Amino acid sequence: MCVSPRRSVADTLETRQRILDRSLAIASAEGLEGLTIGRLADELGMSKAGLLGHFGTKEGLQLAVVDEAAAVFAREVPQRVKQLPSGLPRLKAVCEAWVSYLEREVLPGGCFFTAATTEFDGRSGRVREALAGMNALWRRDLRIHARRAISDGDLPADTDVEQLIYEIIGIMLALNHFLQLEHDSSAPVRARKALDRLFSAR
Amino acid sequence: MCVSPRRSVADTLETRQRILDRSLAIASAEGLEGLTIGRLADELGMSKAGLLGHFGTKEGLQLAVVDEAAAVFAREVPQRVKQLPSGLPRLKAVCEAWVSYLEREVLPGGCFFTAATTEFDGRSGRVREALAGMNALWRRDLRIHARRAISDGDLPADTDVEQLIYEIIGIMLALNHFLQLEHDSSAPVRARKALDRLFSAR
DNA sequence: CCTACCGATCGGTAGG
DNA sequence: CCTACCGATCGGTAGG
Repeated sequence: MCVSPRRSVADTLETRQRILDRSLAIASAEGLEGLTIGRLADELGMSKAGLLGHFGTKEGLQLAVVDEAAAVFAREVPQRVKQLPSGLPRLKAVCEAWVSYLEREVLPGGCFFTAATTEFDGRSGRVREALAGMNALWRRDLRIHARRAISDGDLPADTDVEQLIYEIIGIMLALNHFLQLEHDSSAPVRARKALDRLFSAR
Repeated sequence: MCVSPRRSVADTLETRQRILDRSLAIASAEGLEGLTIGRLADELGMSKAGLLGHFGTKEGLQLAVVDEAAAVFAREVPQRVKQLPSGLPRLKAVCEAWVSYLEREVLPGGCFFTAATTEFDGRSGRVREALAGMNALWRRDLRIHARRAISDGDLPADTDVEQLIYEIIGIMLALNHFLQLEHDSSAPVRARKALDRLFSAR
């Protein structure tokens, strides 16, 4: 009985979490398509069938990994600054937490969303839509803080909010690029300098 | 004799070019790893063996595609502004040609180098090194024009050239991101606005 | 959660 | 440039 394959709900959830943790590490470095069932099962010491039981199909696994990546990002970035009131201080703190997140290389392949979005932006299907949705939600967060900063008088009344968001995202994409491709340790300094210029000299 | 598989050198080069054109289109949308020999041979109406004869291995094909992408980029961006003298006018024109290149969606999946670099930055091997080399060569081009702009007095003497390059690359990565993921047709306007701010308000 | 298996496709080679 | 083939791996299923 004790060594039977039947497990408790808690055990099942723990196994599921183990799969997702490993999947996220692999996918950030090798892509969501490079994440194969056989290799993943091998690394986790379980069978492909046992693994697929948790997610149904590879697409189900990919969608679960996207959710897991969002949870990690939320824990590492917005949650760390949620005590600050919305507005310019919060927006600046979000950006600093974002730079720090990329700088600390929490995932081995850098930003999962950058890698996965670039990989899937030319395709169609549920994974692409899930990624687009996460990106949209995150821009919405930034937009709320930027608008509040304007109504607080901390950013000029004529600030182009979508332009601001565009430039923030560019700074973060460049940070990920220089860290991952060039292993350029001065990239975080450059990101911070660009953000300073963005928030002050407008 | 006439319908024999023996072809002239010119025919061989033409076939090679056909393979590379198709490969570049596929790789920009689906990635350099998603470019499979079987599918490519199928789309071109030839055998896998005939195709591999031109490049030896898949890695050989991938390296040839990187070179082809560099040739297309060179033709579409730096070559279009080579008549301008090095310095700020040339740097600005290069950036405008770059924006225009992405805006016109010359390749179906957007910027090949953005896609391929993001795909390979977490790996090792000759393809990764080739991509890193192309990126470095391009930054060198930008650096030369930026330094000339400074010595011409068109940019402040204390301009941080590497910072400038970092920010230009961020603007282009964001442009590719918003075009490919969001199909946001206002992204080129944002890119141009960000570049204006970068070159004037320093 | 497992073993055992499926058809399809992968990169690549032998031989012509 | 082709046909015919190789072993390995892909995602996934049947049955327990």
